[in-house]
Formats: sequence, C-alpha cells, structure tokens
Amino acid sequence: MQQLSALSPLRLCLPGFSLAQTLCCGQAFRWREQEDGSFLGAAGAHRAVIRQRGEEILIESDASPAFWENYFDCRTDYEAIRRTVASIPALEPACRFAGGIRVLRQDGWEALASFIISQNNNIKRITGIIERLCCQFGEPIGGGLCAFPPPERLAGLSPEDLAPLRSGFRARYLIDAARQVTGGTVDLAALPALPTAEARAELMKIVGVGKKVADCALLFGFGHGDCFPVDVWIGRALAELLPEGLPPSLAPCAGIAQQMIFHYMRACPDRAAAKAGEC
DNA sequence: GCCCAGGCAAACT
DNA sequence: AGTTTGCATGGG
Repeated sequence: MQQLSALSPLRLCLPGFSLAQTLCCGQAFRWREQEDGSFLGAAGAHRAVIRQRGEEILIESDASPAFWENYFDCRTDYEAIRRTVASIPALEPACRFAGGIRVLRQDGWEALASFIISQNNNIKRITGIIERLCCQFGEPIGGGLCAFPPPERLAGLSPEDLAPLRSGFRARYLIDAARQVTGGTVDLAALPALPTAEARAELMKIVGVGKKVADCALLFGFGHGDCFPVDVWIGRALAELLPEGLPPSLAPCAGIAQQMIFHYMRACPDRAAAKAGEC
C-alpha cells in the first residue's frame, strides 16, 4: 500500500479559503478532522489527507492535481463572489462568518446518493450511514477507507441488503436511484449541460428525490451554481434576512450564498442576533 | 420519554 | 391544490 505521506503534497493557493468551513458545512460527508487539524477522507475513489497552512492547501493524495483543482473549483473567482454577497447588507454577517466556504465539485452520483440519505436526517447520522455504505459496498482504497460505491454496485441489491447501513426508509430510494442511473432512465452525464429546471425534473424521476434533494445534488454534484436549495429552515431564515427574495445580482452564485447562509444560521440559531450580525 | 434532523410520498381534505 | 401524516433511526 502506498504511503500518502511519502508523496510530495499538492499545493493550492486559495485566498480567503477555509478548509474547515468547506469540509464541515454539510455539503460533503466523507471528511473527518484529525487531532492535528488535518482532514482525512475521500472524494469518489480518491483518498487524501488535506491540511491548511495560511492561504495554502496541502493535499496528500494519489489523485492528479487536475482532479483536486476541479474538486476545489479553483477556476472560479471566489473573491469576486464574496464581494458580491457581502455587498448585500443582510448577507454581510453570513459572508463574514462563512465566507471561506467554496462549493466543492463533487462526483454527481456521490452527491445524489448522499443527499438522498440526507433527507429528514442530521449531518452526524448522514456521515455514519455514508461511511457504512462505503465500507460495505465500496472498493478499498487504503488507509481503511473505501471508494464511494458506484450505482452498478447498488442496482442489483434489495432494501434488506442495505439494512446494515441503518438508512431506514431511504434504502429503497437509493436502490431506485442506482437502478434508474444504470438503466438509463436518468442520464446523469447530461445534467450539467441542461437548464436547471430540466435537470431538476430529470432527477425527480427518482423515487425519494424531491426538489430539495434534486437541487442539492445539482448544486454540489453537477455544477449548477445557480441552484438555491430551499427547505423549511433556510426558507424561514431567508424570509427574515431577505424578505424581497434573492437579489438578481446573486443569481449566478446563489448556491454559494445559500451555503454561507446555511452555515451561518446553523451556527447562530438566534435569528434576531443573526440578522443583527451579533453572532 | 421527548424532540429534532439539509424531505418526501401517500393519504387526506 | 393545498395540508397532514408516516416514515426508521440516532443524538441531544
């Protein structure tokens, strides 16, 4: 087995970035913070140890630099986006608190399956279910980690086969997703180029995928940065912060703004204080 | 015990 | 077409 520490780490320079915010804000569920502050985990089939030193991100992994540059969305100008978000007074506190977040470009299937599991669930438990899913059905990738199982691996299984995951009623949703993706009734590869509404409708053909899960998958797994996933929680927060709705200037980066608001409001449940920027 | 959790489907008015 | 209810499970 290859020792990750023997590889010379990839270095990415990302001004204003926060690795911890990005990996812990509830968009990806496979990263664990270590005692030394580094993160051990995997994206798709790639294991990695990632740490932050100032503005530099150090990545120990056998995956190519191009893979991680894409994963961390290095081609997008986040400083410009932060300025746009922070220029809206109601969002300035959220941007100040959570402005280090980048929206990761995760594997589409992994994002879809992860957010199917997320419904009516909490982040801690979601993480556990996904870990068991990978351990049980994914290929080992070293270090005790396993790749996220591809849809082909799940398509032939029954809900009973997924019982060890303790995913409850979501098991049959996962299997339906795997079957439709492998069977061709849902074409994941086509989603990035489709208009958001059409891509959403495509994903909602899957049992257990409603608008919220579809929008999360599109935002985090298919590059639809204009998606603004709304549930009761964020809907209420938004209604208080932005009674007029999302300003048009935010449309292209709505997903990033949403993620900042989500992270901020989760850390600061007192809406009055959040609104006043006193968290 | 109780309540909640990055919702959704099915069964109701 | 809008509203309510059940859902499986674990953590606080």
